[in-house]
Amino acid sequence: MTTLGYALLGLLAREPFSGYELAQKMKAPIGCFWHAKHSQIYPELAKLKAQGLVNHELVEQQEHPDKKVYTITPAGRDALRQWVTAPMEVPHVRDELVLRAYSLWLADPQAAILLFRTHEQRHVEQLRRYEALQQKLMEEAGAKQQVDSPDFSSYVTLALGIGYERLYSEWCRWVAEQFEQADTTL
Amino acid sequence: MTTLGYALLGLLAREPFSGYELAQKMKAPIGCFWHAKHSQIYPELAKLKAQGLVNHELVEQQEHPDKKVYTITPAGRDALRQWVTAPMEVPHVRDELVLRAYSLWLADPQAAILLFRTHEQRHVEQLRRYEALQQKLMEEAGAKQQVDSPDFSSYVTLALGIGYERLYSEWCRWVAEQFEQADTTL
DNA sequence: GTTTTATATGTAGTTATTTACATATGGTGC
DNA sequence: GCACCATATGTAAATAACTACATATAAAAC
Repeated sequence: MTTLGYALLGLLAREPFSGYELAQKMKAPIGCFWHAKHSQIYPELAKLKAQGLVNHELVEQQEHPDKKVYTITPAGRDALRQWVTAPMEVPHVRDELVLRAYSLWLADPQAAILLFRTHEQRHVEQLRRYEALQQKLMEEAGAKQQVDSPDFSSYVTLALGIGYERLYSEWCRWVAEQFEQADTTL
Repeated sequence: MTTLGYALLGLLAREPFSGYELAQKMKAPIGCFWHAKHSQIYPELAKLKAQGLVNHELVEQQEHPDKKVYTITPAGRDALRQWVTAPMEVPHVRDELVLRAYSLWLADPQAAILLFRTHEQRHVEQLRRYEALQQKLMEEAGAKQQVDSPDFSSYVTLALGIGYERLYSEWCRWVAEQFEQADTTL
């Protein structure tokens, strides 16, 4: 089983979806932590079906092409439950912007400011989207959350996302400011 | 050019290294943001050589096998300088633990506590390592940092690493506490 | 009418990355 | 003497992931 397989099971454990809908979900919110394109999702769903972890039924539509709606099986739910708390190594972080920062001493200062201001803005925008989702979640689900409710899990995931985007956007801003100050100093 | 190629150029722009030494560096500190195994590094160095971005000379050793020491060329330095501030999309975050958190509502609470306490500890350890590196960097390089010095770039990279590990370890602790509190409530 | 957009599902080819295989030197521990 | 470990450099095979190709419906835009 691949991680993508468990990501799909994680969505299907909450409610049934078609491949197309799963591809949408893999953009946001869950896709913010594990991304995949439809070209990887359709074959993965076929594998899950072959392993008996999901079923699908054909749903005929009038206004759109027919779709296959996938449902998680008891075996799929068991596999997901086991995976969630299975021992796991700390994964390797892959962050190209931080990698670039390591060679920033070579860069043209104005170009560096532009790059980091652009990324600051993008992370601020993502932060706003997360905060809106959190607001919505609080209104719908309220504060009386139990650890065994899907809404609590969503909240936990969002909490890291918000912290991460806040940290990242502030780091981008700080880097840009260092170059801006160096520029006025000369 | 692949991102790994630029990662290697980023190291060689500071000082010459052999493939083996580069493989060590790709574990820490730069490897904390872009990891690679030696099986990927050796072929990548050959490609950089073929493109004229690096050169190498054979260094004979007595106590160890001979090694190839790679040096960046002016063309390599130019390519790196251009790449550092080139337009870049926000990359997709891939974080299996956050993905698991999304399905945590299915988990056995005791297993969840164990998983998140384990990861909290690992991230605290990584945080301590980063803080020690920062301490060392401050002692060696001092506070009078210019944006065009490699030490400043190292400091910038480390700053995000420290923020990230602090955020992540605290998030793990908070998640574990939620399950611990739920456990005593019942 | 024709193009574009959103829905809907796939396959093919390519690249990136990991795991495993493969070899060689010289020092240390048993 | 032999195993193990760090140093040192590679290749081969497998998998994961992305880009591009491929098709089809129906609504909306132009």
